[in-house]
Amino acid sequence: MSEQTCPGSIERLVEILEGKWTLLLLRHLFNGVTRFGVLRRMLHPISPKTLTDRLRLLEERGIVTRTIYSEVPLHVEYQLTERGRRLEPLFVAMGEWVRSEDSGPENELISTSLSS
Amino acid sequence: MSEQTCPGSIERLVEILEGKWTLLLLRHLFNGVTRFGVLRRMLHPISPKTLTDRLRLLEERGIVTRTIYSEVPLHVEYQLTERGRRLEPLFVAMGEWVRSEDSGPENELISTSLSS
DNA sequence: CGGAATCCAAAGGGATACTG
DNA sequence: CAGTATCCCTTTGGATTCCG
Repeated sequence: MSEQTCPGSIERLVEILEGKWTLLLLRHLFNGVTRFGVLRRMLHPISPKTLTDRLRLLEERGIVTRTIYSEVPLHVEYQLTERGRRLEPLFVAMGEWVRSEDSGPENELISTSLSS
Repeated sequence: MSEQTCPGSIERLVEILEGKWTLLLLRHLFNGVTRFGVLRRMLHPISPKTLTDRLRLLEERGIVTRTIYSEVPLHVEYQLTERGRRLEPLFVAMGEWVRSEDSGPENELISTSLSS
């Protein structure tokens, strides 16, 4: 793909994070949400196909695992793998960026406000 | 897009980071690359249209500024704004993730009950 | 409940040629 | 050099319906 002048390969990371809903989806996974239906409701206008696509992709990339509980009301859980959990600092940084936006570039006042 | 479910709004961040080349492009900007032609060469197979589109989008979002030097060999520089520079921790985190991939994929006694 | 299967619209990118 | 202008195609994502 792109060049190789850089160490490791941010390209692999890009492959993981790409996609319209991926960042939002991961954020919910980090918040402990594990079930398909719940994720779907939280990402609201997302279509089931898209959500499935994203989850499968993350599964292939080793970011989440899928566990099926064949109980009567069928139920499935998605959990972050070790590799996925190592992405957390990234989301922390994102949260901090958002907070820094809220406080405003030239604003000195404390504006605590909203949590993520 | 998604919407109101969360405060602060990581959505705005998503709007900035989305797009096939955005992360790679920003990385080069953080590395001090400022000129169109150089960026183009570094992102190699990218088309001029795509690169322009991305840069314009980042400009609209207040992440980069565009400065035209109407000297004879026309030349333009793109620089990160204050808002853009505040994204740096994110890229640092990305770099660390990549490094963690390189160093320790072996200490994963993973499990991953994948079945796809 | 958690998808799979279709079908489809549209946005996003790419290739190329040309210009201020 | 740093784009613009086109044209076109591939990929994504969405709506819907049905299945285990």
